[in-house]
Amino acid sequence: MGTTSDLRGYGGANAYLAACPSRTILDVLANKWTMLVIGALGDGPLRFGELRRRLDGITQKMLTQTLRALERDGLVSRTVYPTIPPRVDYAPTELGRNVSGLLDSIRIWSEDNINTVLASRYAYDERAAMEVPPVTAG
Amino acid sequence: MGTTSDLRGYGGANAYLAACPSRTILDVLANKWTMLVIGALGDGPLRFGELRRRLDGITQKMLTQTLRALERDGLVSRTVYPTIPPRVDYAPTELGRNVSGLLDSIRIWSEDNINTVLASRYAYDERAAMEVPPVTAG
DNA sequence: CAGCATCCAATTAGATACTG
DNA sequence: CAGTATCTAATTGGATGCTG
Repeated sequence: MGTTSDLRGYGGANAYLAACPSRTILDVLANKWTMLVIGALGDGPLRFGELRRRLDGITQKMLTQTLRALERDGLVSRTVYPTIPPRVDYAPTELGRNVSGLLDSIRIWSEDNINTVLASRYAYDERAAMEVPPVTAG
Repeated sequence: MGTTSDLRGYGGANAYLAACPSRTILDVLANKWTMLVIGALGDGPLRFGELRRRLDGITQKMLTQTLRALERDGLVSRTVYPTIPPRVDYAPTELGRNVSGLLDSIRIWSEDNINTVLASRYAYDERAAMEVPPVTAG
């Protein structure tokens, strides 16, 4: 790094420091909807409605919010066609495609390992239920 | 898959369906503290206090909560030494090490690309400030 | 169609006090 | 040291109604 031009480049980012800006983008990425939106978007472009249909359970508010944050951070581009009715396309930017593989891998891992996790949860909860049950009679 | 023994294995997990259990583990992983804790843990084992010191800004409550969730899901093991004062060690399980690389990659990407993201944010906010400023006089 | 604005319910997170 | 318990503050998220 060293000679970052005029952009006040932040050198030696370290997410383990609370004040490090990298935490702010980590916050955006480390989010359920971000993971799913980026994955659903694929190579895009995709319209708002189509995106919504692919994301079971997302509300219009959350989708808008997530897309805005991604657009602001330069991970997703937004194209408005001034037609009636309006049409808005979303597509990953180069930066977005850059990170989408990483995010996808987390989602896919979740899908691949959910059974192991469920088994662990079950065992954990059983054990917890066994010891020191809430103070009742007996 | 097919012949999953007695464990009621969930086949064909799909995080895009709201009811799919894989969403529940995705929720645990897609979390700022999970990312940082797993990364800080490394190969472990690490004591609670040491872990806390490595995670700038985390409260005792959030660290406990995060570690409990990870333990429950089988990603982290917890070993209690019945000494005085007590000592508790945390270490990633095999499953945990399995996913830690993926989580680390997100954190590292955040550190590597924060400057690009900051520049994008700056430009976005500048543009937003330009158009339709809140209705004041003039 | 693709949103924004608003209100309200629920969840989450911080601070603080206490314990084996 | 490594927590638990509790109270409160702040944030998040859902539902609803409206608009170009």
